[in-house]
Amino acid sequence: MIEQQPPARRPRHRSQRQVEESAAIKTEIVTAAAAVFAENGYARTTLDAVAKRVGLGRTGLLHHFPSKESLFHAVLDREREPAADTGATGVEAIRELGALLGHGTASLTPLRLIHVLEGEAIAGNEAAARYVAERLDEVRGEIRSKLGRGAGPRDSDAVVTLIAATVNGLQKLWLIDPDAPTAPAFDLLVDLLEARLTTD
Amino acid sequence: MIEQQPPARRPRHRSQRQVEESAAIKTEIVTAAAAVFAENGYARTTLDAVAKRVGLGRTGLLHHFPSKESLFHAVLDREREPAADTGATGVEAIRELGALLGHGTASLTPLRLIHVLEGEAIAGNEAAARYVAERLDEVRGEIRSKLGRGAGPRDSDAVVTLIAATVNGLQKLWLIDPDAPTAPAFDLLVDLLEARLTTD
DNA sequence: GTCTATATGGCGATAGAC
DNA sequence: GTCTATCGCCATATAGAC
Repeated sequence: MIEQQPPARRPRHRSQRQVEESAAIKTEIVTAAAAVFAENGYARTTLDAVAKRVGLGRTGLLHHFPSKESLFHAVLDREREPAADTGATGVEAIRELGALLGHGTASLTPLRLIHVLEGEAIAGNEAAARYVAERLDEVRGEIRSKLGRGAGPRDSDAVVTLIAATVNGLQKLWLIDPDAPTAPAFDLLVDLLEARLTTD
Repeated sequence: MIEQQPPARRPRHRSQRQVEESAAIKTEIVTAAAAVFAENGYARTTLDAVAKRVGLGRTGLLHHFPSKESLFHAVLDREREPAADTGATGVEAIRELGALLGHGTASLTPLRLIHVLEGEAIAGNEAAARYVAERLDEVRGEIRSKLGRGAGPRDSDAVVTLIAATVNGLQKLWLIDPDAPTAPAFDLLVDLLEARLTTD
């Protein structure tokens, strides 16, 4: 790297078009990989299965991601969508978390992936453990900030932990038994919290 | 070791002692397998790892359990300990569920195994899915019966679901982050439920 | 201890875009 | 012609089963 860095313009080797196509197919691969990991877990996922889903051979896939682990990391890196902030405050903001329970079928794959990853984390998958720990901190911070804008309870740590764990538990329950009344259960929790926070 | 085989008189069927020893080692194997499955999940668990833990070779292990799956099923079949019934009623009985949160280090392996199995179930492991579904029914029934002996709320399905999901979520949270205030969170839930059930 | 199945990962070759 | 994307083939490793 002695030559002056990317000076003025240096297309030279790869055209803009190539770069875009490469990025596009990488995105496609990561999307497919996320689905396959969600359906089978890490260990049981084969590169062939992922490649087939995007219409590639195994080697074609390995050109973009040199190893299974690198692909896994790419999936993890992309799986961080900051939840939309509706601006609601206090308990009402918490009530909106009910939307995360999974009843929107569109969100099935990412939800499944998260819970599979949490299982992998408990089973000793280091990369999954790191991702899960980071995500847990984000979720708790989010809940805390939502709560903080409304009535501020004293035992906020317990409240945050209770909400985070309950949402997660209800999500998992729904994945295992879609007929379970998870929405009423969450509504009940919010009602209970509301009664507590407003009488304080 | 050329000595005549067991010709002289061969117990013919299998002595009582042999049967007992076989049962004992099988128990030992299942215990070891449960630990290894809990630490690594199903796919990443090797028969060698299980065999080594009980001081056997892979062949020796396969003599008692002809396949990895048969061993897995044996682990699942044994993993059903009817929780002790203390005779408490209503909310107090629920409060006792806090003991299931995992802070007793002795219960780390079974707790971890359960959550790993739930992850496997979501990831499409059929045997794990069956076990998890059955266990979920047991847990819900248990909570329902505990609650039923005390004050009987109208929305009992939601209450049962809420309790089951929260305990499970807190357990998982504790496995991922042992520093999380899971006990206070559970106490908070019980307090909230108590207030609701007593004012009804 | 051996056999077999399967999965990862690398090497070489080919087709196509600029 | 050079670089990229893809494929076919193989070498290695590892696990399950007998």
